[in-house]
Parts: sequence; structure tokens; C-alpha cells
Amino acid sequence: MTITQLHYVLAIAEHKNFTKAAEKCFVTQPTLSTQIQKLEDELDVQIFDRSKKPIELTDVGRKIVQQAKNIVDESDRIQDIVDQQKGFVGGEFRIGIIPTIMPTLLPMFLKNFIKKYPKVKLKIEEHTTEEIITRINDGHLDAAIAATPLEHDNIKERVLYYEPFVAYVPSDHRLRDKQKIDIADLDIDDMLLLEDGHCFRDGVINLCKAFKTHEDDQFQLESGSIETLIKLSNEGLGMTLLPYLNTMDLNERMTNNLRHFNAPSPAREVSIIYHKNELKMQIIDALHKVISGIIRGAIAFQDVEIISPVSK
Amino acid sequence: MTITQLHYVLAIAEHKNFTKAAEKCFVTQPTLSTQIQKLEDELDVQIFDRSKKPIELTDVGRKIVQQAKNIVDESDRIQDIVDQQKGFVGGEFRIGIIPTIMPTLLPMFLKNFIKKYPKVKLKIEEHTTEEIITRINDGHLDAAIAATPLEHDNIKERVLYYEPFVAYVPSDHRLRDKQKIDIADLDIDDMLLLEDGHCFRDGVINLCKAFKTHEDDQFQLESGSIETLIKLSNEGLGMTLLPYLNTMDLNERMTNNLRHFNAPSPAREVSIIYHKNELKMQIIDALHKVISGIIRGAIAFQDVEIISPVSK
DNA sequence: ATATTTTTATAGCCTAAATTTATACAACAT
DNA sequence: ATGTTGTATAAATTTAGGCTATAAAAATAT
Repeated sequence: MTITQLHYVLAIAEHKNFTKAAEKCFVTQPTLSTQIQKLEDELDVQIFDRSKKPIELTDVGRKIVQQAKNIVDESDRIQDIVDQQKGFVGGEFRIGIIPTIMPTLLPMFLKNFIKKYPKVKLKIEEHTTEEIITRINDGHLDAAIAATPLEHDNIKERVLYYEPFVAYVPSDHRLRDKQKIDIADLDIDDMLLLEDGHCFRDGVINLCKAFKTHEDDQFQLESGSIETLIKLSNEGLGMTLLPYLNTMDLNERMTNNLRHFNAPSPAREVSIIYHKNELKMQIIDALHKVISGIIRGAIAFQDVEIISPVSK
Repeated sequence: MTITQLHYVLAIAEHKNFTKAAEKCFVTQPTLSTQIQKLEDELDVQIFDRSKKPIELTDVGRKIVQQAKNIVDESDRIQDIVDQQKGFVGGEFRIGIIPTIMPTLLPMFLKNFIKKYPKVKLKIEEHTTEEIITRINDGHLDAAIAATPLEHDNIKERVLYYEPFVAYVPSDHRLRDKQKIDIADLDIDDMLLLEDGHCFRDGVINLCKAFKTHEDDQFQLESGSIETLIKLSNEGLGMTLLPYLNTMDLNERMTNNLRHFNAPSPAREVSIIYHKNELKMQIIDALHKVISGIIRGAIAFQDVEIISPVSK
């Protein structure tokens, strides 16, 4: 049994297809055929059920794949150990970012990061939180930036910053004349909300994906786009909450619609999340350092008292 | 990087000597030299410091060895998975047993076990608890039978049975005339005790390695031999406690010296212990099944109430 | 200091294993 | 039937792992 063979097993298990798996492994298809056969002979057990189309895993096969993942992960860490020793931070790194964070955060840290860590080849992908979770679990993403806590067993979270929400109150709204808003003022029924899991602790109100629960509403907003949110609000469909970073580049007319909260301000927790196997930890450390450094300059001056968010 | 290379690394790390490690790996010394060099080249880091005699690990080397252990362990489990699937229980299995358990327990289950699992090649070794812990940690033992709890991070315990102690009271002893003894009757100062960690919960008395703490005693008994204990007791050096199984084959004169406890009787917890990586779990399961089955017939009829032992 | 022993590294050769190209074969769709 | 898609097999090639023999270096003995 070799680590290479285990890589082949994983590729085939993933693609359910020898030919495609071979491409991903940068070898030819016969190589996979023979190597898998050799491994199956050695273990004297069938890993794949080739009678099914597309190919399926046998029962033992499933367990073997699970274990093969462990072994491959653990063997990747040898290089990690060496990298850490050398202070080398580099290689390909795939990071997912949720849509509501991408446009504001990415421009803030990207230039800085690639300058500081030129050896890292960042692959940035926009995904929803659910997509991110599956992709971190199957190893397609090395890490992601998302609203937390997620409380997912296989995924670790490291908080980057707490981002307060600012109310966006259009001109005809009942709260228009309040200079500072309290959480108690909010009414779920006249609010447009983001889909991100921003749950904030308050005995009375829990905005966790609140808008999704109203099935009798006339519309449901699946997009996490802040721009859409603002425009709908401008159309008189209700007030909304904007993450603080999104309020920084509004034009003057829109800035007039902003109302800050009295402390404690509702906030979302934004974290870098990664698989519990902690692969490529140096790069995750590096990202954490750069991002939280940048954010300290952008959010810290705020005098709002951040409340810590709590899950459903 | 291959799993074979990692095996080589581990062997050299253990023996601090290429030649000996090569023997253990059943290859020649040049093979190790070249393979280690290849690995070091691939990782571009020195694993061993060959300038020192005997050879030493570098700082990264130590971490790599640690990780290599993980990988090798995990890769061994692939075979485990297959074995479990096939219901196959076999292969070499090294089990350690502490001296006070060996002579009574081993004869009870060994014949039964080898009959039921003829494919398992048991290697039985007698060791002290401390030796057992190190040997389980470094992988030289697959499992062991010892008095628990040990509360060791890397070692899991699975209780086989609770073995009550029976007092052995020589003819001239102050407790001689009591038919049933209470824990409160015991006095550390006139007792000979085993060295095994049998700690039992009682507000007043804790016999955990008690005899070792008395540095002013005239003698200290390091042997865990029950025979020695009985003979010393017969010589009038004090009463002692015998594990129940050891009282079953005494001659009549000695049986007359036995005094059972009023419930709850002090007892030692005897467990099969194994590394938390849970390698060869099928065999451990098999041993557990056979031994606790045998013991049910030997101890269960006792009507003493067993108290659960608790650590220091 | 020199010789001897012990231990690791290197060279050259051999064999086995991994991979490739070419092709056969099977299942499925049209 | 025929083409398509996907896996297995055959033969050739390259690569890697292992061996013997020996050199080099270090430790130990004389």
C-alpha cells in the first residue's frame, strides 16, 4: 500500500470515474486501473463495485476511503511541519468567502496579503455558507470566511472581527426620526434581512434568518447582495440592517438614511473557518493576522459595545 | 514520500542506529541510508543529526517522527478495516500482563482463547504497569491487562472485571477472631500490600500504594508476587490483602486464614488497556469477550458488593 | 599514535514496480 | 447495428527500491 494508491482511491471515489480521476491525478487511466487492482489484491477485498454505472463504493470501500482521507491528510501535514519550521508560507490555498463579506473585506486585505506572502497562490471563491461547509469537509476549500458560529463538528472557527450592523431607514419609515435605534425598536415584519446566519442575543428578538420563516410574505430574498437590499429598502419595502463595512462607501444621500444603534449594537461575528484537521495552518495563521490587523484600523475606532452573537 | 520511508524513519528514531534499524526493517543498511536521504531531499530538511553519536533527531525531525507515527498507525488501520469486514481475527498480538494478574488469569483464558481464535498469534509478556504504559505508547505492546484506572491520556481502558480483595489474617493477628472484616478495621501500619495501583474509595482509608509511602519502614516490597506476600504474612509481619482469584487455590491451612469483607468489599478494577489509536480492535474485542465471559463464571457468584475504585 | 572496530555513505548493478501507449472489451445509447 | 463512453489488458519504457561491495568517517582499543 502506498500513499499514491490512496490518492488514486480518493480521486476515483470522488469522481466515480477512472478516466476523470486519472486526469486529476495527472496519470493515465490504465495506471489507476492497475494500481487499484494491486491495492485490492493486497487487501484482498473489493473497494469499488464496477458493475454499477457510475462506479460505486462497496461497504468496505466506503470505510477504506474514509481512512484513506485520514492518511492522506496526515501525510500532507509532514510538509506542513517542514514549512512551519522554515517559516515558509506558500503553496496553493483555496479560500471561500460568503457573498456579503466578499466585496467589502476582500479589497481591504488582498493586496496587503499577497505582498506580505508572495509565495501563497490564493484561489478565492464566492460561495454560500452551506456550500462552504461541504467544500471544507470534502477538502475542496482550505478555509473560508463566513458569519459564525456555525457549530459544525468538523469545522473550527477563529474569529476575525465583530461587525456591528447599522440600520438603513428609508425616508418614509416610522423610525426615520430616531437618531439612535434600539434593538427593541425593530419589527421583523417591516425589515429586509440578510440570509447570513447572524443571530444576536437578546431576550426579545432573534433575527436569525428571520425573513426566511415568513412563508406568507409576498417575496423572499435569497441573494445575499447588499446592493439589492438597499434598493428594495429605498423602494419603501422596509428598513434593513447593513454590516458596518458596507456603510463606508455609500453616497451622501444614502448615508443620511443610516441610523446607528444604541449599545449594545447588534453585530455579526465574522470568522475564518477551516477543517479540524488543521491543514495549512501557517497560511490560516497568516490570513488571520493580516485580516484582523486591517480590521483593527477600520472598525476598532467605533465606540459601540459589541455584543457577542449566540447560535439558535 | 512513501509509507515505507516513514517506517524507516521510525525504526531509526527508535534505535538511533541505521544498522540496527535496517535489521528490524529486514533490509540492508544502505537501503535505509539512501531512502532517508531521498526523503530528506524531498522535504528539503534534515531529519537526523548524524554528527552526534549516537544519531539524534533534529527539532523538525522530532515533529516528523511524531507525525510519521500517526501516518503509519492510520495506514495499519486499513488492514484492520478489511479484517473487521471479513470477521477475521488474526495476526500477531502482543499483550502485557502485570505480575499479580498473570498467574491466575492467564491459565483461565489462554486455552479458551487460542481455541476460539486460532489465527491470533499471542505474544504474552509480563511487565510492571509503568513498563506497560511506555510499551503501549511506543507501540511495542498492542494491549495489556492491568489494574486501573490509570488516567493516561493516550491509553484507553475497558474494564474486564472487579476483583474483590480478601483479607489474609495470620493466626497471631488482632483481627484473627473477626469472621467478617470492615475496611475501617484496617491499619496501614500492620499490613503488607501489593504495589498495583489499587486505590479504593473510602473517606477514611486510601490504600493506593500505601506501603510505598512509609519510608521509615524496615523493608519495602517491590515484588508484586502474591506468594511472597503470603509467606511474609505467615511469618507474622502483618496481615495482607489477596486478590480474590489468588485465594482459590490455597491449601486448607491457608484458607483458614482468609477473612472476607463486609460489603462494600474493597476491590481492584482489572481492565484491558490499549492505545487510543485503537489498532487491532477486533482482537481486543475478542480478548475482552473471552476474559469477561470466563470471569463471570469465576467471580460473579460472589455476593459482595463491589465498590468502584477511584484514582489518587 | 596507530590499529581495529563500528557505523554511515556512495557506487554500480539488478530487479521489481509504476507508468505509458496501444488496444481490446463491455455497457449503453441512438 | 453502430458509435460512444468507460474500464481492463498487453507490451514497452522508465523509475525507484533494493542489493553487494567498498569507501569514508568516527569511535574504541592497543
